[in-house]
Amino acid sequence: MPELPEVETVCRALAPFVTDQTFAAARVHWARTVEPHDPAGFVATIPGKRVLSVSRRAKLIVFELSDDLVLTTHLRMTGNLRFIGVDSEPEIAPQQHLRLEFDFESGDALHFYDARKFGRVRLYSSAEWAGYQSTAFGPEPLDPALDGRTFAAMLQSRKRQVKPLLLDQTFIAGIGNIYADESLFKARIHPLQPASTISTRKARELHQAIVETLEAAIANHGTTLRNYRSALGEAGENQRELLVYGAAKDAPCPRCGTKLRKIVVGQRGTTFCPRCQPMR
DNA sequence: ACACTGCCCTGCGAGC
DNA sequence: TGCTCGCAGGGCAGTG
Repeated sequence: MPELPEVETVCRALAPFVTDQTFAAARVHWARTVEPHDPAGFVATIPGKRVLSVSRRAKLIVFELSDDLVLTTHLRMTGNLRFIGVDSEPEIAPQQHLRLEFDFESGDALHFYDARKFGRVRLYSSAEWAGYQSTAFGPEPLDPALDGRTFAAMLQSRKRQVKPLLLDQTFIAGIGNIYADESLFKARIHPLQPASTISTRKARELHQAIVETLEAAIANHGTTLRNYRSALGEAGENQRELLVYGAAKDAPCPRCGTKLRKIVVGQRGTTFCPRCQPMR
């Protein structure tokens, strides 16, 4: 599923193609994709709006539009935002699950596909967006301002189990199930370890693991396990780097050979090594 | 502040 | 081969 590296990859692919383009029309094929907007109102707002920039915040793709508007896309589990050039071959577009489409005045198009219909596309005023994003999301893990010392202090001030905390977007933005498991494994921290009991040294190791894991995944254009594709339809390559996430049942730890354990944490499948990641 | 449940959804793989 | 069924899970609302 798309997490920070996948969303970043989509943004980077999309930006050169859609920046400075002006929307001509939008069509909604699944009303809940634009929830809580009324589809007719959403569609009526789009024509004439120009894309000023494309960026990422947490797991959201953020289109800054003219007239002080912001359009955001959350891919959730199976969303796929696809750029369809006016000259591209028809088969570049997936044949199924088209939920929302935008036309540009140039004849290019932007399609939103989503098999499971969890993805959401929303409009905000610039002011609304600024307020929302500052309360809904914690710091960006790759922001240089978030150093190891700051991260350690953040962790140690919370009593929750560390994995649910990493998945909490108000605590830190953009980490999902894959990169949480990978980072905890690299830092050798048990997913259920109460955050406040993690030493400063271990917290710094976790910060380092998160940064390295996310940066490597971005360099590999994201992890494609099943559905994820970039805005140009390309699969990522980071799946071959995964150490524990999605490991087969009874698979050995890649570090020590102990049988990996699979538990459920906060409704999510969690794979870890009981020997490398002991509860302290 | 935190834990827990249920909901939204459909494709896929396991099991029979 | 063809069927049923359980699982995958990010975010959110609701409850305790």
